[in-house]
Amino acid sequence: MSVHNCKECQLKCAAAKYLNEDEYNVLEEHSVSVPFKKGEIIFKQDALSLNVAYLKSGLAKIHVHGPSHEKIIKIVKAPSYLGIPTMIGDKINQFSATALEDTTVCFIDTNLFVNFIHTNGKFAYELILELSRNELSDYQRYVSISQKQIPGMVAETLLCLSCKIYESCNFSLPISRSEIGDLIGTSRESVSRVLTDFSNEKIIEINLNEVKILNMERLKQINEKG
DNA sequence: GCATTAACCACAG
DNA sequence: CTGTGGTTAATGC
Repeated sequence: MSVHNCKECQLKCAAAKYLNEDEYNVLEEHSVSVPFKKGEIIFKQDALSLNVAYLKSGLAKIHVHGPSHEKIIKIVKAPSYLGIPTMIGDKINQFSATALEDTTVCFIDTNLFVNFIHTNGKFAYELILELSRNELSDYQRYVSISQKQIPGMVAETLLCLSCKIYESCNFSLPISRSEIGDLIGTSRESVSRVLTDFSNEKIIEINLNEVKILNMERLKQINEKG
């Protein structure tokens, strides 16, 4: 456990801004900050859900094991809550979270968290905002994966990593080809092929996991027309 | 039919 | 884990 001062924490979520002095003190007593290394499991599907997890820094994947394969639901960048739905909605985790790079996660006592929702309207409202945004972006992703062809979906993931996660045209893939397949619902082979196709067409440059987007416009075209 | 798309398999780095 | 090639099944023109 690291030094813990919730009020001074620069990484706290929008909702936590609305806590008062007393609430901060209680929060500090009922939460811990834990570092995770790349690849470590933050919490696991089917285990008992004991805490609300808040990703303070780093990157994580939310994933479930389906009937046949592993399915990655989404990649989450800090700062963000990791799975409010599974913490409050059920006693058993409905999915797993795994660190994709070195991360810090704050675990908060679920009962306390629920208390804040009951007693602090602004806190609750901010939380609902975040949940709503998540649901809307999930809807968009459902549409994408059900209607796009593979190049469109690979383009979408590259754009997402570039624009939303790394905010740069140059970045290093945080996940393997096989995991990209699990993310967009296709095979690792197809991902490989599309990636080399993109590279041959000079849309991206790729060696190992280093990606450089050369033709952003083209990539957006492929993303949109599927 | 023929072309396209993508999954599955296998084998080589 | 990745890249490639061959094969197969489904779909569309």
